[in-house]
Amino acid sequence: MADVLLTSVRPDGPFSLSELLKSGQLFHWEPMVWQGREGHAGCLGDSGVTWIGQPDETTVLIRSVDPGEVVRYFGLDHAMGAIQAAFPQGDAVLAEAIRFSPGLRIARQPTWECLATFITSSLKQVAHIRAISMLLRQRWGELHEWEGRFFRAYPRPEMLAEAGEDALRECGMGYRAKSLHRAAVAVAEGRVDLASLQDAADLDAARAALLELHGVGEKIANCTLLFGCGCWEAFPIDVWIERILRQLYRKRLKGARLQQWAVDHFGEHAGYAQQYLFHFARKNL
DNA sequence: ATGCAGGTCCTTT
DNA sequence: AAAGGACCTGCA
Repeated sequence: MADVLLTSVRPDGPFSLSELLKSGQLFHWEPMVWQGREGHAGCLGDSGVTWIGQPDETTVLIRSVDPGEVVRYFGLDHAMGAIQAAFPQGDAVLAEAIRFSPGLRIARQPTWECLATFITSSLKQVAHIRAISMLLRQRWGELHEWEGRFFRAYPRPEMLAEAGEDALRECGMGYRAKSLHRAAVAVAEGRVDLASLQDAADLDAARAALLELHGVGEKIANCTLLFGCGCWEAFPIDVWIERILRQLYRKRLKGARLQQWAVDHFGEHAGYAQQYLFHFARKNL
């Protein structure tokens, strides 16, 4: 750890760290000034504490034992030109949403952390999702010390399985404790193989595997695929997305039909489009 | 204080 | 298939 250096990265296309950290995908990054630089710090996977800052639009600074892992996590290597070229070109609403926050990315989180966090997110506001995440880390996450501060990794499924439903409930997640605990047990016992969902070629099969879990419906399954498995075609529909599709796209469809329309309309990177629309809807509708 | 928030499940039509 | 109600908690 002694010879960990600061790495400078130039993102492919527009990138905004602050927008990404506020976008409702990631919940545990903490502001931290390091060596006089503004930035954020947190645990990323098993690589200990990572620090990241963005001094200007085209420069991202990373302090990690594995900078490549950080690049993949924050999506700094995504070819935004090519991704947006695959969007429907006549879509003025999407174009406006992209103009509204061009620096957004789809981060790629560790799958379990992503799944578990979204299980605790149902019918919750971002601030509370964050509070639950931090409490879980505090109680069962691996401790890392860096520059005199303490950080916690997201608890492994084995830890939450062993903790039990009642202890999870004490972290303020209410009825979601049952779902989280059962998911932790299922993953710990190997009944669900999250590794097999990575970059899934068969999206429907991957989604079906996640839907087996109690407390995981279409929305959370799609969030897990999009934010935790690299499946950019997955299109989570929450109240905000439903609102923008109804108000600005004049779509009255519901559930599976709306889902199908969205994937047909937005194409192979529908999930990426979803993220721009979600952020736009949250700020403007 | 009553209502509501990034859903899901179970029951009834 | 589609609609209605219940479910924990915290905050306005």
